Amino acid sequence: MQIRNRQGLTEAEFLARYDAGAFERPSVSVDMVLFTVANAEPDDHRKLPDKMLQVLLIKRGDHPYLGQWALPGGFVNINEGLDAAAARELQEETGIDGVYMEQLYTWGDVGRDPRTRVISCSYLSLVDADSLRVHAGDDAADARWFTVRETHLQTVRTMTERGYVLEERSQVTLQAGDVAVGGVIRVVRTVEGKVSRVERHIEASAGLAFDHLKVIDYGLERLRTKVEWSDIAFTLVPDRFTLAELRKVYETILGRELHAANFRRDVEPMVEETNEVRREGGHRHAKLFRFNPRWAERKS
Amino acid sequence: MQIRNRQGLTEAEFLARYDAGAFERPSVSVDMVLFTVANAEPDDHRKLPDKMLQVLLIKRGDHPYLGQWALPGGFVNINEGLDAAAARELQEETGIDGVYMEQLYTWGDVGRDPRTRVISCSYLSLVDADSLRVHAGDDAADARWFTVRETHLQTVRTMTERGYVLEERSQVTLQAGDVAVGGVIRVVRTVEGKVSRVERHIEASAGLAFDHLKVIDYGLERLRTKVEWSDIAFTLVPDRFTLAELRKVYETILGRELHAANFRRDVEPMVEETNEVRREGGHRHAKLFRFNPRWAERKS
DNA sequence: ATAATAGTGTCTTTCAGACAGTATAGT
DNA sequence: ACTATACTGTCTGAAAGACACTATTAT
Repeated sequence: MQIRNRQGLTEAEFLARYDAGAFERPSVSVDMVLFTVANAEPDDHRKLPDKMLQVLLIKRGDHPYLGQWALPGGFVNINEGLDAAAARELQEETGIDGVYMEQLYTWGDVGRDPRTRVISCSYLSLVDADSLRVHAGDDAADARWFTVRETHLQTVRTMTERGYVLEERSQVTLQAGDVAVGGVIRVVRTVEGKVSRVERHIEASAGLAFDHLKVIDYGLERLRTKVEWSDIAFTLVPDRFTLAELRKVYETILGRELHAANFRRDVEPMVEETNEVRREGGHRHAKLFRFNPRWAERKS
Repeated sequence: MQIRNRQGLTEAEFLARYDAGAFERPSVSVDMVLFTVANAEPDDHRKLPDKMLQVLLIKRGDHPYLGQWALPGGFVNINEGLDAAAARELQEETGIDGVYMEQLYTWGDVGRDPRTRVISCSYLSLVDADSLRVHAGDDAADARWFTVRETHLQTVRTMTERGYVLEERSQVTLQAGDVAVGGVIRVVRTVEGKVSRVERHIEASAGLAFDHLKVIDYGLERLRTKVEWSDIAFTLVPDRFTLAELRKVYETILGRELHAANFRRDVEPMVEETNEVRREGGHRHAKLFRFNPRWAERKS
């Protein structure tokens, strides 16, 4: 192209002289929020095991936040796409390979990393932990699944002239064996006239590196809204599953009980009956189902 | 903190020696997708004006893509948050100030910018163009609202062993007076077993810089899904509006007609009646409504 | 028998879509 | 009178929530 700019340069000349180092550039990293749903130890052998939501964290093997827990992640290489970087870092730090992740949010606050300006693109995934082997690698000293518990602490609604402000405070606790980390998150939803915005703040955080408590909390919120209209919950059950098992997964993510009869009716178009049954426990055997990939024609 | 890492350094020593330049870093930019809904010229003075969806583009004043049209945007400064960068760049390039934008997606393909590796965080907003004055500034040679038309070209559904692939091809045309830019977008939705993913490809693009056709197309999709459950459409009408006017806005964004009676019933909880009316046209006067900011208690 | 889960049928309420109609303005 | 829009009432069918009931297993 022979168009010249104000300095009289063609595009080729402009690009040849372009100095990417003229301005100070941030570093870009990826962070992966992997959730799974695991069985709790049953207190009664006749009962079905309860399920718990878990998130994968690694123990940092170097500064900053040495010894604290963080989401797996790392810097994006200069010749590598974001999705590729996420897949590579997950493999390097946790040994997990081949899971599908979707972009969650990009965190760019100044000062969120003590080393230098780091902008982090976070990814979200729901996986069946039983089908994965996790082992710490790279500069991770350890890698573990942490049980996620979120407790609502307080709701403050303030009316303003042109709307209202809703402040919600929650305690987020992450636990793996004897290790417990977490803190308090404050979510501020502002409705002013016609625009509404959401902000998230860390009020307290112990044992968790960077702003990762915020990232995990946002991932939780996205997970809950997404599980209602999409089929992501199926990535949490093995190939063959009972409807009660699938329902427990939904209940764990949503944090409330679902009516078995209605649940059955609602997921019916998404599953196929097999002629296998699971024989276990002191009760009627459960039919095994599988996901029906021909289930289609949805909005998105 | 006095914990030492493998090299025997404390956190303070580590940070003092940290060399952010040891690895080549990408540049980070923000791009803003601003949509509005504008009146078309009425062909019949008794009829209500039709509405059109529009997107704001600037004409590039320098290489690369000199003279082509692009989303307003620019590089993030090293001491500036992402949201702040988006607000600043929008002000500098278009003169628009004080609009609320939400993060859309972060685009990080290698080679999406001929200058250097650029990762771009895109922002989405719906604004009432009548309440804004747009004027090109900075290195923008011009700034204009382009009417958006999307035409569906082709749908290909291929069954695979464990699911299916849905390929949709659409023509996206952006027009402002005598200027027309646009191209063809291919959206690939892959369902394989339990995971589904979406990819977007530019098959052809003329007159538009970078991968901005893809960004606009994704913004369109997000806009359409969001308008169904949120109140963003209200940012497109003035303070006082008639229900027909509001309905036209919804119809324009969704690209389909809505039943007036049902629409009235559905938006009723979100609006308040005023005792003013709009006197115009050869028909019964319309009551003016305003947004009811006390409308609350929704899912998210 | 009992406890526990698996699975079915159906009632009711809510909500979305469709349609039919009346009301009120300008020309 | 005619046309165009404003506005209201109601029917229908689908979907969501709640409940009652039967079936089957191990102990």
